Amino acid sequence: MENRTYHHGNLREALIDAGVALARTGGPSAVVLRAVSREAGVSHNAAYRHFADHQDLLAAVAVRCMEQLGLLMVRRTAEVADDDPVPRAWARLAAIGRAYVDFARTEHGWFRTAFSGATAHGAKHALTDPEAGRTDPYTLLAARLDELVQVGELPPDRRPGAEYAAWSAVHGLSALLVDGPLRDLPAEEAGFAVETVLAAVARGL
Amino acid sequence: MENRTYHHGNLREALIDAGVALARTGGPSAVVLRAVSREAGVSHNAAYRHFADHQDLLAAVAVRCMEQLGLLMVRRTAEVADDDPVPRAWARLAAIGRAYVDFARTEHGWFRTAFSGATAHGAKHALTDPEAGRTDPYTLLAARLDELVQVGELPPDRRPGAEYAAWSAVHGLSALLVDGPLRDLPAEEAGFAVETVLAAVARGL
DNA sequence: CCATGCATGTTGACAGTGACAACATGCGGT
DNA sequence: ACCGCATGTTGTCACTGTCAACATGCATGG
Repeated sequence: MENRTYHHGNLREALIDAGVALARTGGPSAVVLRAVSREAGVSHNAAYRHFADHQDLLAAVAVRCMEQLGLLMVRRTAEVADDDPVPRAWARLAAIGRAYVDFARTEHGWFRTAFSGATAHGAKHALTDPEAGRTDPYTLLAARLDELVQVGELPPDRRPGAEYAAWSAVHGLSALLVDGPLRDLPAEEAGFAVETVLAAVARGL
Repeated sequence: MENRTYHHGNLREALIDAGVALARTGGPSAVVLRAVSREAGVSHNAAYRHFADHQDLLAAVAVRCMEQLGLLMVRRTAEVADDDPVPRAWARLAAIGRAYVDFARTEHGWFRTAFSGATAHGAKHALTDPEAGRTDPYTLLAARLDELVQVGELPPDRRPGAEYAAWSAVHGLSALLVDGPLRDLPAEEAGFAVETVLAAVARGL
C-alpha cells in the first residue's frame, strides 16, 4: 500500500502531501500548482487530472491542515490528568482552547491555510458528514460543551449556541495574533492575552 | 485642493482610492497593481513612484478599510439613545460589537482587506500613534471598556486585558461568518450566533 | 494472449501578474 | 532662462493559472 510503481498509482495523495508541506512554511499562497507538481515529481498540469482547479487543490490541502489542528486538540485533551469530573471538564475545555491558539502560533502556515476560505462549499462539513468528524474542531468543541452540561456546570438552556461563543473567542484571538493587529505583541503579553480570553470564555458561557 | 492639473498632483491618493474601490467588491486579491493603475488613468509601474511594493500599496488600502470599519463603529455608537449611564454604557459596547460584525458581513471585501495581514509592520498602530486613533477600532473599544469601569459595571482589576476578550470574540465571529466554516449559515442562525456571542462577552468581562 | 480504450500524465502555448531597468517629461528653484 | 530631479512611461523578464492537443500504458474484452 505504498507507492507501487507510483508513476501511476497514488498521485493526488502525493500532490496533497506536497501542498501540505509547502503550506506549512509558506501559508496558502505557497501552495502553487507548479511548485506542488514539481515537488511530486510530476510536471505541471498533471494536477488537473485530480483537481478541477487551483482552488480545488487548495481546498483539499486546507482540509488536511484542519485535521492537523484537530489532531493537536485531541492530543491535548487526552493529556488532561484530572480525575474529578467537574474540574476535568473545565480543564479539557481549556486544553482544546489552548491547543487552538498554540497551533495557530506554532504552525501559522497551516493555520492560515486551514482558514484561507478555500474549504469552500464542496468540503465535508462535520455537521453533515459524521464520518470524518472525529478530528473536526467543531465536533471536538461540541463534545467538551456537552460534557460540561452532563457534569452540571453548564445550564442546559445555555448550551445552544455555546460553540459560537467559545469558538469565536478562541479563533478571533488566534487570527489577531497571527496576521492581525496583535501580530507583534511581545510573547509575554500574548500569553496574558490567551489566559484572559480563556478565563472570559469560561465566565461567559 | 482638487486634482489641479492632476497629471501631476495627487496620485497616490488616487491610487489608494482606486484600490479601495476594487477591494470593496473583490477583496484583497482584487487590489492588483495594474488594475489600480488603469483605474487611476495612469500606466502600470507609475505606482512604484509612490509605493515600494504591491504589499506596500495593499497596506495603505488596508488602513483605509480599517478606517471604514472604525467610522461605522463611531456612527453606531452615536446612535445609542439611552440616557441612564449604566444601560447606556452597555448599549454602546454592544453597538460597536454589532457594527463590527455587520461591517464584516455587508462589506466583506473591505473587511477581508483590512485584515489581510498587509497592514504589516510599517503601519500606524493606534497604540503608538495617538493622532489617527480617532477611528481606530482598538481605541474605540478601549473607550467603551473605560466607560464601563467609570460607570461601575466593570471591576477595575478586570479592566486590563478586557479588550483582548471582547475584540477576539467579535473578530472571531466575523471571520468565521465571512470566510470561515460558518460562511453559509442561514441568516437567521447567523443572527442568533451574533446575539449569543455578544451576550457571552458581556457576561465574560 | 493480444488489441484497443480511456484514464492518466506531458508538451506547448497564452494572457495576466509583480518587478526591474532604461527612458521621457516637465515643474521648481537658482 | 536653465537645468535637476521627482514623477510617469515603455519594454521586458520570470512566474502563475489555465486550456488544448498529444503521448502512454494499464485493464478490459474478445
